Amino acid sequence: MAPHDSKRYNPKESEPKWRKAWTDADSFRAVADPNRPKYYVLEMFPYPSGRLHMGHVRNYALGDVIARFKRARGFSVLHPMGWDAFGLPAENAAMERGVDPKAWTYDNIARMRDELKQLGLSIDWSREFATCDVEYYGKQQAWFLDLFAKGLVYRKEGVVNWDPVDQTVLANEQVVDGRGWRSGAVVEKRKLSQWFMRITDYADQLTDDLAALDRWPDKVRVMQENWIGRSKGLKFRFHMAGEAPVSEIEVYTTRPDTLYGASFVGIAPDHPLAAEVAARDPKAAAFVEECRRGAATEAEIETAEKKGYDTGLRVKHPFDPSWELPVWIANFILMDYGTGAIFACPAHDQRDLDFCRKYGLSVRPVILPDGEDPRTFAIGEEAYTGPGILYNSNGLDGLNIESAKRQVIQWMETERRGEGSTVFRLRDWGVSRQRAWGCPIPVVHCEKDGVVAVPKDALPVAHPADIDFSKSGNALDRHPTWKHTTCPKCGGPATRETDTLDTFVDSSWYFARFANPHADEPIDQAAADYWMPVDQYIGGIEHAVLHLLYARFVTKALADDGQLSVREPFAGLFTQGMVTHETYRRQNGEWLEPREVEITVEGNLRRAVLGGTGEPVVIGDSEKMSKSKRNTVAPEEIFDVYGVDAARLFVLSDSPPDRDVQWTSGGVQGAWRFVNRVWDEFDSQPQGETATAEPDAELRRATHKLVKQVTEAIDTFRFNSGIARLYEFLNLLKANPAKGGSPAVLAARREALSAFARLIAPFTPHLAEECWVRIGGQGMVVEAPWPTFDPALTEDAVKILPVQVNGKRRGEISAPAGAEPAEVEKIVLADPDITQRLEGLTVRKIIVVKDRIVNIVAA
RNA sequence: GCCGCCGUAGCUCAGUGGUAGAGCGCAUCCUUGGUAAGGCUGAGGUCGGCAGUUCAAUCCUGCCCGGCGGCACCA
Repeated sequence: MAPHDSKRYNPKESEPKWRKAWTDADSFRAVADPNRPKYYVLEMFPYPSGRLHMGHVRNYALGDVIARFKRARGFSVLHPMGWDAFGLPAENAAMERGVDPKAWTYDNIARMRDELKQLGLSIDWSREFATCDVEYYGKQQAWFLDLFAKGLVYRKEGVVNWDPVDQTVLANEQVVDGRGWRSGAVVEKRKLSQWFMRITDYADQLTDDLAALDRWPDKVRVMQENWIGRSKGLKFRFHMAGEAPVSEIEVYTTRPDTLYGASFVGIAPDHPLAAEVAARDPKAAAFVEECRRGAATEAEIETAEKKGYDTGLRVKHPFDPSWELPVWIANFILMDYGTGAIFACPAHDQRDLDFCRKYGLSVRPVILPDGEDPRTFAIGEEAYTGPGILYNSNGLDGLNIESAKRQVIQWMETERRGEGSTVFRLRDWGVSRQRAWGCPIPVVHCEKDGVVAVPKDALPVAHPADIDFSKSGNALDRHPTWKHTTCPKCGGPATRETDTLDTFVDSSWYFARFANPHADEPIDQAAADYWMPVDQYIGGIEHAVLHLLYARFVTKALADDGQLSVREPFAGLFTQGMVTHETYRRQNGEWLEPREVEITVEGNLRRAVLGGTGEPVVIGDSEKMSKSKRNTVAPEEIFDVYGVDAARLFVLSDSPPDRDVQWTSGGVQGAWRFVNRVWDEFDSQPQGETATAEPDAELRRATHKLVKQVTEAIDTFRFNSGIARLYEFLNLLKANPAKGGSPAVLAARREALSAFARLIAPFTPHLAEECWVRIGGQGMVVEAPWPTFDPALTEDAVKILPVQVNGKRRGEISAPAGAEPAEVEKIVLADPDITQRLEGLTVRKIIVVKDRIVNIVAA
């Protein structure tokens, strides 16, 4: 009998020891072995802020569970790590503290690498790179020039989103509710020359291919679909009636069926025709100017009241040249969607109706809802947008909406007045950033030759070493010598492009670079053919229409350029929830850190006071951990007290991975207690004995059931359920202790503990190794195969069947597994408890569901 | 307004057309040489509401209520 003479489990000793053992054994090196199935696990790589937070712990622990699990199941696993290292924080630090952004960034990387390594992740660190490595962004410049040569990259002057705080341009996706996604500043409109990537060329594919991404959350697919915003409709021309500066106006509509309900034609304030009208009509000019001023920001456009100006111009209705429609300039029409001009059908479009009611324009319904009388159906203040039958529409009368659409489009095409057309909400991706700490755009501007690509053999275009960050604005542009160069074409004087690339460009191909991070070409095709696509990608939902859309686009563009074989980068996507914590505020509203607060519990009531003073503290909702609300918990402090495994276990155990997890000190203590109880069970098992008895059948069955459940839970991303099963099983082990256990129990425990050590390895890898050694396992757990189960043993030999009388539970019986209904009926009717219940009743029917339940219908 | 997700013990969440579960918290007791610890036992649930399908609904269907998220003058 093992005396309780050993020490408690000591993570401080154990955890670093095993991390060193894994490193020494090079356990996590990814090897492209053609004889084994591959599995590529990737978490969205971090920005090197220099500090690990709980969100990182959860993100990387989730990926590590998958990586370790797949490795144990015989896959050749790639699980790399890198740094999304360009971006503004480094420049801001340079401006505020006079440090060099490069040095600042690499310092942060060094610090964060140490912290990440402490997590015990099964990462192949030999593939690590940072996007600010010249080696990486030089290759990015190479493929950028390839796309430039193919016309997928271009420069144009246009109205762009300007972030006044970050002093740079933002892409549409990076403007949220009219504010910059990083800075939160209200975005302004500016006219600038900018570099764009032609993502709209791929709008159809980006939409169509979503359907095949069946291991992506529906939510993300819906968000991308909405963002791309494909709509099918008709573009056609209205001919002008009478004197006009133009002969026709082209409009776009998704409702060609409602053409007989048209009230007016509307054009955007910045439509070329509006400018022509304004040139001769001072009132029109004033209106256009008012629209322009009023619409300085995205947020204002959305809330603005509908306003219009009647130009006095008239167009002919395409179906009836004698029917004239007025042409209005309207502030709610967007120049950069469709053709910047519409026809309005107020009866069946709410915006048009609001406008027509305001200006007293006619409203003529042309779609009759089912069951309505055409003589009495009328439009009030609400447009009718539902299904129905055409009326008031001459030759279209009686058709349904779809047939009417088809017929009108066909007529327009035959008459050469218009054509069926697909329009997207998606805009080309603006990639210019007026910042120095980013990937330089590898072109020069020559007075003679214009924009000229830097020759490939002159890449990389690297940053100068001495950038002056003491003033705001683009430090690269201000540098005294860097931008002055010669034209590669004519040899004359030229200046370098001083805009750099959006950091989302950096992150839109890094996953492919990991296949071989030191290849001469941007992407090593042979290596990428083996590893790509990423089988499981893990990250936050906040990138649903940013990073994830850009990465899909770049993958397709590089595939079309012959640099990649896959057309989708991420076969599986998982979006994990956030780590939240309760918030605490003093009476004066000041936020308090969790450690400053003392919580007392009386019954089910929790109270908080400020430590030391006893001042009452308001306990607020659990919210995402943030510096501003001071509700953060530092991972290293948790590691120090409870160990890494307990921290990993807690963030994995308390919620399904796609939901938020609420960090509590009680929760992490619970995880810590589990770690200790697990160790106790292993520690109490006698060492060095061989099994002398047939293993206890019940414990054996429970073990096999556990292996099945945990395996399935990991396969389906229900890690918390898997861990719940492990908790339950530990209770069962406690009920079958080694101390004083029969030879049968000891023998069954042997099998149970061997499986258990391997089952906990993805969650608490260090503890698993320690346990494995304790029971005399071969080598290390990281090298051990995943436990298997015998399906026959996952079922109980004797089933307890609940017995219902008229649907209510009245007792239970035991029956052999698989017992036939007739046999079960006999057992039921022989049971005194049941027969007593049935006294005075006539049994009408007995329903036996094999191995599950019996229901007696009686009256 | 449209689309989606969620609602199960005090809290955070599993779960299933057929016996309602885990962790934490709470209560009682034991241990006081694992001790800023360990253990035993227990209480606590109209499974958001109403209706329907069914022998049987927490689970399926419909409607409603509440919470969260995304989209939203996109013609």
